[in-house]
Amino acid sequence: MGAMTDHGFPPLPEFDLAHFTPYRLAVAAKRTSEELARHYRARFGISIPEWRVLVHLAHSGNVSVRDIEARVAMEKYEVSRAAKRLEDSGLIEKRVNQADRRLVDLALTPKGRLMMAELLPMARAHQDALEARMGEAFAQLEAGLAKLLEDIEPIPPKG
Amino acid sequence: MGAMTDHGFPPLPEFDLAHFTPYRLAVAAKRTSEELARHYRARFGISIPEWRVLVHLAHSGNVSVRDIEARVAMEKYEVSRAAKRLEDSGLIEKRVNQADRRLVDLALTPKGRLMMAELLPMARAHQDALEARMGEAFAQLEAGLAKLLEDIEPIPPKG
DNA sequence: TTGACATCGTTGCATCTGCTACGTTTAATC
DNA sequence: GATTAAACGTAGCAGATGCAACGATGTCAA
Repeated sequence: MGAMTDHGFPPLPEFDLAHFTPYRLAVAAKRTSEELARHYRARFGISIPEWRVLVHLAHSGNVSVRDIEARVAMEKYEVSRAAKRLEDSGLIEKRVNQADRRLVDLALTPKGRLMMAELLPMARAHQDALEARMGEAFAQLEAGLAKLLEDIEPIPPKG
Repeated sequence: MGAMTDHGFPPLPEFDLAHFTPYRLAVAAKRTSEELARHYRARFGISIPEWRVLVHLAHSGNVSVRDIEARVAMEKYEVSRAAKRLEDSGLIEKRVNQADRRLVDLALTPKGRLMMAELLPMARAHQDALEARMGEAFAQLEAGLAKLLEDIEPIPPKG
């Protein structure tokens, strides 16, 4: 027989998904996000896009959608929608920039600030725990990710 | 003044999203997936869930939805829906397992095998290129991911 | 045997996502 | 100054996703 297998077709090339980097990264990202979500999504009722916008606003005062888009790896429509939801929940405030009226300034409301005052320390603790748990491997992961992200061009924003 | 900033609120804790591992992993996963998608999604018209199912079927003959779920980091409804689409495109075949009629056996059709015979070498080449491009950093990334995935419990399947 | 329980896979629903086209505002060109 | 082009943010639409509930089948124990 030789080249044929039982079902009568030539064999396909070997390929192990478990060593395919895009797959591994996707799984790792999903796992960490899920773990995290159990901590803060249930508690604060915010999604990941919302969380990213909030974090950015937490240490930059008034910021436009476009600013966030670039710095937080989100498309502008994601930012726009996250901002809408956050505004609806009273966590941020949107205001047209008077110097350039195409821009919308986003800023935390007092309620939003309160929430972030609680959330940020939790996130930091989470990160610290992760680093501690991983030990040496954390530095390796970091180095690997840094190189990877440096190599791969982000897709340029579209509209 | 001291503890207060311009806007009259106490400052929030420092927090840098760019060094937050869940965020970095999400960005890395998104970038690599996008890069990959440009190669094969446009060319073969399959999504990531579909790709995962196909890869698994490529080296395991008849397999149930549940088998795939466990080994490919997908929820069973994702597998179910991906399988539906693949069946509609004629790439796989679904058949009720006669020994246990709750199970559905999935298998590549000849058309599906042909496609995978083309796709798998492309994926391997892609992986090889990535490893070459990353050099030493690849081993680091791998080590880091291995430790991370070993530490974090996958969420148990629900239904 | 039969009745309770577990497993498998699918589906309805609400929401989220990605894409594109759009209205508005500003900048550039003549 | 008027016309064109660009930048910004939003919204409509189709499709994907997550969740929970369901029907069908199989297992186990009384």
